[in-house]
Amino acid sequence: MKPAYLARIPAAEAAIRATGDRLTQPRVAVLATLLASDHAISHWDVTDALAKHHPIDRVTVYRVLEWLVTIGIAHRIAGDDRVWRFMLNPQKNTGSTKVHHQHAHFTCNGCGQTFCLDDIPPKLDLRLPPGFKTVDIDLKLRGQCAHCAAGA
Amino acid sequence: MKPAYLARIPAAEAAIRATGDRLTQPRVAVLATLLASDHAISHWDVTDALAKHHPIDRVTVYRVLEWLVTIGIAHRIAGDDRVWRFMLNPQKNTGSTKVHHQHAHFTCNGCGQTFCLDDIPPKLDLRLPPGFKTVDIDLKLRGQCAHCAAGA
DNA sequence: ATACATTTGCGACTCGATTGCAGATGCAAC
DNA sequence: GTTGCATCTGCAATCGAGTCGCAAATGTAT
Repeated sequence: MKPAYLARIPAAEAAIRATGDRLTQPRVAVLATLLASDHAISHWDVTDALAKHHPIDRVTVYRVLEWLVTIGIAHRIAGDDRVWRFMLNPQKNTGSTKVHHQHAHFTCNGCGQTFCLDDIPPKLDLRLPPGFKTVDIDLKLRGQCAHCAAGA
Repeated sequence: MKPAYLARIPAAEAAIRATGDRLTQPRVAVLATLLASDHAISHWDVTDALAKHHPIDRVTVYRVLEWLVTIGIAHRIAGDDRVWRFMLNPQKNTGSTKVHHQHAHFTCNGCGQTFCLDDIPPKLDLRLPPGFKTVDIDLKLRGQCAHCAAGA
């Protein structure tokens, strides 16, 4: 069976071309891998996935991932194992310069996969100490995903 | 001026004795340091704070911190800089074997300190995908603490 | 086709965290 | 108290994710 990311290569190329930045093989391959994943993946996951057909140096994967984050296509999540995981941003950058970054992640204790939950409640009625100002909210859940909850 | 943790040594000793585990100098010193802090601190913060009067090996600090976590006295937070930070748990382990771990942290973009917010809303009306089961909630906020918001 | 800036790949490196082991320390039994 | 033994501490070595510098390769504009 062919790797899932191969089907995403055209979409990845289009997305990169749209940024106006250089269209390179590593960028296409990494972005295609992200496009093919429904959960957050580590740089190592990317390197592994591409090893067969598009071998890319570790460092390049880091750099491409970082580039994707800085241009706003992806975001990264700090895992409990001190490893960054990456995932595409939801497609709704409607021009607002400063997006109020706010989303939730779910990590499964069974399979270890991290999923991105887009619709989180806007009303987080938090009692902050007086004077504190929130800029950024990151909600992390742990538990069992549908598959693992059913299997175990 | 004397370090703040010195005043906490008796309390630390009492707490450790209550666990039934061994009462050692490093454990007392590290726990006293945590008792004296109102925000989450790194292992390095602990080592630094104790360097003058109770020099302790880095590794021992790691191990004591880990021990405090496993016996349920403290918890640790994964920072964005891949550094663990530690903080005491709120005092309400009323015998329940499995505490539903659920709390919020606030990291200040100005001074970098991480604070622990104990009262988080019990009703996090999250729309999880069907079949997902949540065990653990970790809410991370970033922004400005009262001091930095006023100062800048 | 050519020129030039950007990107890639490789190696070396940083630094927080972990592991192995010998020696020190706390606790309990005499 | 002193002794015995399990546990803990300190040191050195090691691990591993992520970063840096630089020469060679690649993409894009002319």
